[in-house]
Amino acid sequence: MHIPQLLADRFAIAMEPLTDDAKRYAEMIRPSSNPQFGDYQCNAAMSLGKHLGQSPQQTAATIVEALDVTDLCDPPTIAGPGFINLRLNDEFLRRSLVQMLLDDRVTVGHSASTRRVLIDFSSPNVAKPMHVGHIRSTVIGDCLARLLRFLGADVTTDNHLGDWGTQFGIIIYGYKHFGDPAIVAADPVPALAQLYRLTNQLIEYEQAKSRLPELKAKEEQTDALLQEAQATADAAEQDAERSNKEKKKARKATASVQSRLKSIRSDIESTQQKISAVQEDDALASKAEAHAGVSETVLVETAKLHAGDSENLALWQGLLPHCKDEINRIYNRLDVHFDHVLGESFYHDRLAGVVEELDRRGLTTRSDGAVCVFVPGFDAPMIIQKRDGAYLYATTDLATLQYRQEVFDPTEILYVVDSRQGEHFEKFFAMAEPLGIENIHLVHVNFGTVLGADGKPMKTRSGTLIGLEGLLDDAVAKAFDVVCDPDRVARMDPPMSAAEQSAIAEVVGIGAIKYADLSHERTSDYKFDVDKMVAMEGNTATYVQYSYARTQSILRKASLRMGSEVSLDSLRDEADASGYAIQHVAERSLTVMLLKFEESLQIAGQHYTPNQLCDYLYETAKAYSVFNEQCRVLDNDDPTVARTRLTLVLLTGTILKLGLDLLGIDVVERM
RNA sequence: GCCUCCGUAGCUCAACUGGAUAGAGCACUGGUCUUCGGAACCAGGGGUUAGGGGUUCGAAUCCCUUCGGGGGUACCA
Repeated sequence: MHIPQLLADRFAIAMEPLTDDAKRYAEMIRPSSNPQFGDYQCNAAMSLGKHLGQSPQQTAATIVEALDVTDLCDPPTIAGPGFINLRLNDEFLRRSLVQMLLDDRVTVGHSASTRRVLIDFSSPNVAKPMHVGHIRSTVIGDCLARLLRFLGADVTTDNHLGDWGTQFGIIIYGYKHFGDPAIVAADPVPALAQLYRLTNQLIEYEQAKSRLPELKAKEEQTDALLQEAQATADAAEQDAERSNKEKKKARKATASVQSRLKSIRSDIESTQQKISAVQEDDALASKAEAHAGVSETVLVETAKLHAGDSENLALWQGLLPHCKDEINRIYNRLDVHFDHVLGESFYHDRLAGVVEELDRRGLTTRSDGAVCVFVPGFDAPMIIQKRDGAYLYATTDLATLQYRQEVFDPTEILYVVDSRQGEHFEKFFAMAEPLGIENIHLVHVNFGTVLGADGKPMKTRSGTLIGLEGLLDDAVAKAFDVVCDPDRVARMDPPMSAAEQSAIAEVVGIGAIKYADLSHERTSDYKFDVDKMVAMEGNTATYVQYSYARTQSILRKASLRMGSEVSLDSLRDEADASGYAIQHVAERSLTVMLLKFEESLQIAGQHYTPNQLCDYLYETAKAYSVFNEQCRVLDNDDPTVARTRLTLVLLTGTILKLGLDLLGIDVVERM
């Protein structure tokens, strides 16, 4: 049931005599901006009238004259500059309610489309512990997969794991020098994470030490520049000869140097932190001394792995499964699964071929010893092979694209990746066609950064990123406090076992984190606030889950009284529009919300915007709350009222559950 | 320097991609009800959509400009 589409079809017919573009104009149907105007509005008359050279009101009148929507709406009205307002009629609402009741998909269409969508998402580096930054790609990608699949697309998901890069050189180095095979064998995952952290800290220490003098010199230099700029600006300010424009320019130059100095200083600070973190710890300091040159050696270990060195390859093969176990544990907890997990290593032996092919097509340029592709419109080239012969991210991406075309033959590929890689994708997409890859719609589904409460990227005090697993545990613990509050639990009938409580906390905690991510506009940054996420009020998963639980509670009671299971089936038996009546305003609002389900799915699917689905579910839950407050469901003498209200409860429950499921969020029957 | 994104209520965020009087949630003030699950529901105050100019029937949204902030920018991914 896609009401704007139903209406658009009618409008297209009505506008046919006026324009060749009737179909396009007919798409201009939107939900009403204000309930007082009705349920939907058509905005076509304004621009069409303009195009026809007549007044929009007159055009609107002509359209309404020719429009046949008697089976859907009350007679349309014209308002303001030419809005056509539409209000769904009772008969239509009743009929639609019954239709939803009788349909497994609550009347959401399933287009037998030829869309074959490949979604590339999550893609963490396996050797490093996962952190907050990985949430967005994972959760958004998973949601899009569920959503597009439900709408009828043939979806393939692929986790392009970072399993072949420098991080593995780090792990190998760590294992060779600090690893205790017995400890690693006994409990590999934390042991490897520990080895990674230790080795990485030594590398950062070494790099920080070598960078510090350079930075300090730069600071001095910039400071001198600042004095100079300041003097110039002051002089300009005093000089009556100078124009305002010149003065402004001088001021601006000063400000620019100032901000540069500021960023150099913060760089110095974080560099010094890395140094002192090692120097203040005797054990670490002595390790750092013993392992001088670790940064270089790690690259050598990585290069050896890539060259097929038997020792490193064996280590890689032995350690990789443990790294995968680690991330799989988190994926299981998040209920995120992939059709394919083809990591970077999978494409390793194809990279040389990519460079050769680009060479053959005459697209490459050698610059400073590196193999580059200069993409029109960009200053910096796409480097596909380093001076030392190593391949890069871009090379792997191209090889992956070729492979995907051969094997999956998708009509579109979605890359669910951080906005900061926007430029990379622009270049990468621009190279597809010269490489002979056409007819695949390539989309960078970009997203913003997750920030801490201070508005900066989330870090712990020591400067490392916060681990994802700890975050999940934290959310679950907070969810437990909120949902399993002793006073609350005491009212439960039947009582809630400890096991049930912790199961609820897990569902609510995980749901809260996912929903917080999905409910924010995708491309903007958002602040991470666990307390707000698990709150039972506001636009949160908890509120929606709670609303669902309330529907189930009423249905349980209803089935007890009726002595039979209240299900779609029992209501279906007597489903007939004449047995329904939508009288109360709260019943009507809820019904209209339920009918908008498909609309919200289509919008979210079309723009890859899960937040629009979240908004819908929240609005629906709110409409249900009002209904629940004002309309008694049980103990109605009038069978028509009873049937209508029970159906509304049932459908609300179905839609909230289904909607959350498409977001990848679970529900519980009571909470 | 160049490119790019952003600036909306005290705070956190929306605004269906140009539509009517810019909406929610926190917080604040007041109210409802002997709870079909009260951590509920209702009402109220709070806005020059950073500033200025332009485009048009109509702008938070598009263009120009000023101010402020983030990100990217040749061998990391």
